[in-house]
Amino acid sequence: MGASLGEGERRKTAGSALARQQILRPGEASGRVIVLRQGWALRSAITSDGRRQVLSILLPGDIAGGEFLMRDKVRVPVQSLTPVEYCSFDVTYLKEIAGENPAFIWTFVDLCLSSKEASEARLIDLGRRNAEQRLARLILDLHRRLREKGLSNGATIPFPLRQQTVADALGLTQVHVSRVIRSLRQSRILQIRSGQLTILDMDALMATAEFYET
Amino acid sequence: MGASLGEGERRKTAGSALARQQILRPGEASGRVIVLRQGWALRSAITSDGRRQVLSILLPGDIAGGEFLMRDKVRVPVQSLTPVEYCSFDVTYLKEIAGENPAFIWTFVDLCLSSKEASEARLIDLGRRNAEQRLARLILDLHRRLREKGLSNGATIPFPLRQQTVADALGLTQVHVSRVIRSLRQSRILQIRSGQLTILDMDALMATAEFYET
DNA sequence: CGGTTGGTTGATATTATTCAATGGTCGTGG
DNA sequence: CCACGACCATTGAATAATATCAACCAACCG
Repeated sequence: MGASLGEGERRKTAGSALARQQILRPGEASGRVIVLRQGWALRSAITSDGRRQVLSILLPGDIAGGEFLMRDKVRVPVQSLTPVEYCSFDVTYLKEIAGENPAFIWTFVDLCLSSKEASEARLIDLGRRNAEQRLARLILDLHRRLREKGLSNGATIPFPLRQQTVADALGLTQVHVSRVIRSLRQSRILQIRSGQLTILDMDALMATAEFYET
Repeated sequence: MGASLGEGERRKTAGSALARQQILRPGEASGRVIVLRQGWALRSAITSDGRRQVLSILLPGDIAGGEFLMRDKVRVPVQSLTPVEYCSFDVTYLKEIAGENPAFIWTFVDLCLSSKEASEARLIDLGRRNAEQRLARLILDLHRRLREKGLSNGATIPFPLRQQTVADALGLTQVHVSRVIRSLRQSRILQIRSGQLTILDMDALMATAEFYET
């Protein structure tokens, strides 16, 4: 390890936060890339009239603050949704590694492409799908990601999202999200109870997500 | 330069296409990154029920097919909107350059971050802004980009987009786009004539884009 | 000409929002 | 244990935003 690294330059540090804390503040120039280890977090933007749009939901293993690789400040705030644990890496350290091992940089290109694909998928949802389809696709997306990370085995996933958060992710109001959830609940497609979401009828959910004939 | 490169491996080639041609087909594995030189193009997705969502509008200098850097196939089709000229680079050649000059890779990270920021900005529009705001922001975005590229000096920009295309970009219907344009025209904010769009009242357009109190 | 493409308009329907009231749950302090 | 406040969800009624359907118009092009 380096003999003398300043306080803000430690190569790798661990951190944690309670629920609803700002992990990255807009304008912040910490130059540290964060990897979430435990818990859920949100990247979200606020419009000038005070409405919120959730840009991405971060699960354990996901990265925040990757902008620091090419930007000196972060634009989009990141906040914890549940209590979180994370570690953070100094961006100059990461670039050092990349300098020694150029293939490492391609990892960033890959990560960046993946998150771009994800936000474009969400763009299609908001532009061209109705509320029921958007919700179904959000749930299927979370289900898939949690399974890939080994954080869910069957049809039940942790679901710490409030209806307002879902609304902010899907471009809807909380009231309407409540109604859409009710509709899916009454159709015996899913169930939400005590922070857990259970998919009762996966086929129907996928049908809803894919294409819902009015 | 290399003595024997196969037909599909030429390091750099030039190309052109008429309007409304597919430049990149989904599933295509050409492994060639395209730089648009002249004309406008679209990256757009089609939903299973046949609706279209424009993901980005490409202007001269913009890049298509950057996915080939990390993916073997392209997912999103790219089509010309006007007649276009472009050149394309073999991705293995680009990686070769990057191997010799690692700093070059960071350019890709930067490009990728920029396009991600752009699609997230659009996401906020579709999720949290009304039709009038979305249109105003689209126009201001095009105006800014064209100015930066030296393709427009004053308040007039080329505007080869059909109303249906605008609708597909903004998540609206063509009919509604027609009405919103009428509203902006009647307010003497802008004017569209023979493929040119003129911003008559920039302040009002910016006010509309930023925040429109109902 | 006649066909095609793109834009406009009106009438109506659907979807989602807004506003407002109500009830549940949970933690905290008396 | 209860009362209270904070937060979240549910519901109804009224309204606003946008879509749908269908007709028509204008420009352009062969």
